[in-house]
Amino acid sequence: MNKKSMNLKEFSELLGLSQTTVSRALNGYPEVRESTRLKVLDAARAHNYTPNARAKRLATGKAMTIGHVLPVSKKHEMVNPIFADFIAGAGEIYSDNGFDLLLSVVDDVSEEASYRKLVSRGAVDGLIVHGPKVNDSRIALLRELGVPFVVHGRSTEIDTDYCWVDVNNKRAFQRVTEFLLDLGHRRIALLNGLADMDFATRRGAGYVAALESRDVAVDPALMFHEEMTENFGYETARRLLSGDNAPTAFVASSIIPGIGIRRAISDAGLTMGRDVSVVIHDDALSYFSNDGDEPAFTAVRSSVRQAGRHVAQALIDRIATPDAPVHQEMLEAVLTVGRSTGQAPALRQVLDQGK
Amino acid sequence: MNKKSMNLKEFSELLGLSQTTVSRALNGYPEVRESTRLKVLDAARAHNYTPNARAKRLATGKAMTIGHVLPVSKKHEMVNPIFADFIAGAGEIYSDNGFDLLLSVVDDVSEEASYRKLVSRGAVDGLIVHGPKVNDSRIALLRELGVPFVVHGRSTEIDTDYCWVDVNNKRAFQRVTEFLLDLGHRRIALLNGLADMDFATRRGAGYVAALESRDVAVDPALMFHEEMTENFGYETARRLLSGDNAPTAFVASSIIPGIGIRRAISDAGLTMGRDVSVVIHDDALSYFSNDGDEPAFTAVRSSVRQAGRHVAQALIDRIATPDAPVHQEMLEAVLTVGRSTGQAPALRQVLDQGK
DNA sequence: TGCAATTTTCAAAGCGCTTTGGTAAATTAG
DNA sequence: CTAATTTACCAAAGCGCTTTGAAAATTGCA
Repeated sequence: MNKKSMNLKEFSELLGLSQTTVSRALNGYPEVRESTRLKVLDAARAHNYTPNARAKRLATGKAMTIGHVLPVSKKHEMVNPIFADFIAGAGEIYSDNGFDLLLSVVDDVSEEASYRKLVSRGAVDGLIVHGPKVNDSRIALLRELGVPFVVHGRSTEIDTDYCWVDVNNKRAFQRVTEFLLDLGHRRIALLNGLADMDFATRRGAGYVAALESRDVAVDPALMFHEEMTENFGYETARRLLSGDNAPTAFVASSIIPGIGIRRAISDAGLTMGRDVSVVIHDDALSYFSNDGDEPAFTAVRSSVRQAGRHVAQALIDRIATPDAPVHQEMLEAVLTVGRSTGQAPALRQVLDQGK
Repeated sequence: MNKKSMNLKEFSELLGLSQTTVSRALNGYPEVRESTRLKVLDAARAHNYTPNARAKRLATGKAMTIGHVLPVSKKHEMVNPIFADFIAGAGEIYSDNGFDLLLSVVDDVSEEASYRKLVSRGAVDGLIVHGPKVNDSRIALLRELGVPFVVHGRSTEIDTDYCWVDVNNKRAFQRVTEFLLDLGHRRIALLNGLADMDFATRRGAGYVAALESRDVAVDPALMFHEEMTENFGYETARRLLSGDNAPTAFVASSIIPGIGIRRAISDAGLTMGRDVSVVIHDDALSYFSNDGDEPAFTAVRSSVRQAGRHVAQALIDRIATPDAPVHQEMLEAVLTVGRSTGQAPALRQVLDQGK
């Protein structure tokens, strides 16, 4: 059954050529006649010969592997919901370039140790940093280890001299907040990601900047930082909507809490888009499409899968030419108006009276 | 910066020992004095020596790597939503056992080629089969290739002589359907996964078995097979609820279409759990927790992360002892009653009149 | 035709580990 | 106190590739 596969020695003897020539033929080196190369390639196909990856990696000194570390909080048992789509995008690029993707699932407290080990074992040629925190220590670590890496996102204060691909989070959240202000909303709740996440900081800054530019007071009681679950959206919105001085609009950092907010709104007997407005950041998760002529949610959208592709390509380029200038790329999110937003009730009242 | 790491030769010279002894000390072989072993281990820590994984793999002939193939449909750009949680579970086990996880993202049409290549390159010691279809050809392929593998799920007709870990899908769906029947529902819609998926077949069979055991006619117009998105749930429920002879209950194959159904119900001005009942299969996705004293949805729950752990362990065991009897494990889903179900309106009316 | 330049092929030396088949030292037995 | 084990270590031979340096075959040009 398990027909032990042929090795280069056997295969080249079969062809009556040396191992050198066969190896060169397979790897596209010029020192081999075109007719010989074709003969080799045909024979490889016919006899189902594939060079052994383990031997190849040792001989070349390259792992042809990119590492992704997926930290899983033992307490929350939470895994980043955008992870699957991001990795689907990155994986496409790896496949196209002959790289493997090594995924290391680790308890979040031993994340740094995991990076260290991957590098010192020589298991990877490069690493992706997911979900950077404010002043993330992994950046210094990886620089010290001297391994190529690209950050998906940025880390405040130190956004120079390392590669990153990020969405313009501040601008995106400033825009959606202004959009709500233009509709007459004044009490706008922000359901943000965990406070130590870099993206959450930038989004918060965009939200605050928008309010301040219109002289609307920033109310800390309307700003929330939590893991972006559906329940977070639901519980927070339920509480706010049933209290005094309820917000008329919500800004959510992901469609997932957005769905929870929607549930709370309808539980309260209200209508989203009329009584309460909601905007979200839409990562274009594949199973929650928020598109079409009139999407369910007004959103700033930026495909996380596309980000995955860009990050992967940037890393592959960096591995090829480690001395090239660092790749820093800012993606802009697109603001799309859906059915979840409308004029603030107070404004509508005023306008109606004016008739 | 990139202090090229030490190799065994240098490290053993530094210790004044042979490479053999150092290697044996590190790998826990008995032919080395305990005091020597400690010396070696200490020195390894002090000088930050880690054996090179590439060399180790070549020397041992083992990849110490498990392959997961993630097919991504180029048309739908869809990635299985349970994938992230499953892999988080499996990855825990791999980490604990010194295995790496190789994730191969491929266009769904070239999935088989991807398995072949991983095996013939010797990149993996074993493979996980995700999302088996009815009569899935990958099982025969992997058996032919002679590589250890475990299927997450099963494939109809051929559920003997290969390793699998599955949820008792038929029983779960039979139970929830009976549960709805007990509440007086007679028109029950089924929002199932794609028709060629094995799990969908089994769930459909459970649903049908329940109806037949109560002599309720099976209406094909109430059975749907699609990719399990939120929109699938929304559009299907919207259409059904606005038509004649609308169902009074829905069974959904995942919480995601369940959320869409909930949205359609509230859009229609109805109340879930009173006017329309909904039950779901709950994979316990980390960002959609459906737990607590009274979960939002009545559900049959089976943690996909737990399944990932079991599948991974089964594969590791199989790699260690390939001739052991095949591991076949059936997980049972737990039925938990939440707020999304209640008596069928018709039954309630009858009972109310009887008062 | 002859000799240098070029193209094509080859033998052998790594890559950094593990593992086999020893040997010297330490221990036990007689 | 010597012989027979056992223990603790070592030198060297792989693992299956790539790549270097050299040789053989082919080509170019006078």
